[in-house]
Amino acid sequence: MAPNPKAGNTKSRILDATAELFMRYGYTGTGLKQIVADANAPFGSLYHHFPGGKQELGVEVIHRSGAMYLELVMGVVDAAPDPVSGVRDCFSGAAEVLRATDYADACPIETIALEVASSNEPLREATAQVFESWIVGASARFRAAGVDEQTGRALAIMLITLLEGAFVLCRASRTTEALEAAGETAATIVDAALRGCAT
Amino acid sequence: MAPNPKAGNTKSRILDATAELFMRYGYTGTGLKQIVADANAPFGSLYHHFPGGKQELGVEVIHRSGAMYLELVMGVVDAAPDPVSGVRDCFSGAAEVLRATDYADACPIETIALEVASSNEPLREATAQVFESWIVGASARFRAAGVDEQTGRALAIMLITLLEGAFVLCRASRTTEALEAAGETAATIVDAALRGCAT
DNA sequence: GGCCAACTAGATAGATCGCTCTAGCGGTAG
DNA sequence: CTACCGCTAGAGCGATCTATCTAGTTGGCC
Repeated sequence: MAPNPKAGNTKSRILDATAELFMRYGYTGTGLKQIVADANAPFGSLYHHFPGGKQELGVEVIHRSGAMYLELVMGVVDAAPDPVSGVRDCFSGAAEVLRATDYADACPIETIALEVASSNEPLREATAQVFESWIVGASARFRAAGVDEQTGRALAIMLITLLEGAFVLCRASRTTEALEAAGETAATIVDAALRGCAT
Repeated sequence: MAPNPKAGNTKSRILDATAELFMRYGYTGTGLKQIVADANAPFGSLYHHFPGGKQELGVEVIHRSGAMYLELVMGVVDAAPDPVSGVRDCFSGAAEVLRATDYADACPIETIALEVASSNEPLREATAQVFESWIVGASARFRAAGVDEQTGRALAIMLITLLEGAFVLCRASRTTEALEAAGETAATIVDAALRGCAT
């Protein structure tokens, strides 16, 4: 199946390096030269694995990072004793990561989403698909907890909105004040929704 | 005082064009050539008015756009009969603008803030100052309405967080779903804070 | 061994980037 | 009128960007 045992190694190194660079410097702010340098990959390999160039690489990174981030967050939620503290853990965990990485590692696709929203339709579509998958994933959990469909979806959107919005303020100010406030609000509205359906 | 009656005209045209381009395509995504083209200004004028180049222009645009946006939002709030409906008007107004501009005109500095947070310290500082001025401006209003200092600041941060977060989702998805949900949540938490202090 | 496909490796093209430079225009002052 | 100054005007610089192109290497299969 794998003609070359090293096959896929270079490709995934490129994807990893690209994901990190995009998260920190954005799509237009990241050069292909820098990507192959960080990935320890030759320039030619990039266009071998991604014939569509930077845009194809971008689409793949968006989907991959989006899926990984969803998995990460769901893991945190599942590890918590209840949904409310699970949500709280997500926000405090995000704050911790932010502090530990000098306020660089926040949402892997937020910066790209804003950059390409009005300039690159394929990439915009990819970011929209990722956000929608997060909304669907989160609202499925709420539905399982007894929240009705509409409320669950609105709740999921609010959590993502709070997280993304807080990331902007935190990265700009180099504090975690907004994430802490957002975590409180998130816990409050989730608690209210769960109590509302438990009646 | 003004040796040339046209003085300042070109400069403000450059600033206006830059503000719009930065809002839509970001800092790195906007070229100086495109700026002077959109501003109908000669290239030389750009470096005459902004000797510091793109970075100096960026700092000035961030502060200018930040102040204008604060004024705009405060105007909407002041026109409303009460704080809660004022907040609601802000979110629905933002949604309307977004739809009218093909999901291009959202927050004038959000995209820049994320782009430069880890790559350009002077610009990052400028975005942080703007956000802080918004927080201070909004919390002053809440303080005037009887909310205590700490609650007012947290409330202001949450409103900005909700607005910025919703902008990300709305521009990516080309819908105003997130802004509508965020507007509801914003109205709810403002109402709760006002009721809390009115007791 | 010989062969093919997958992959690595990097030089290089063509366009665009931010930025610098000099020349010229128009109004004011002496 | 001449001298000066704020500003306009755009050609052009070196650097960097994305993308292409050719050559070399590797490993499995007949």
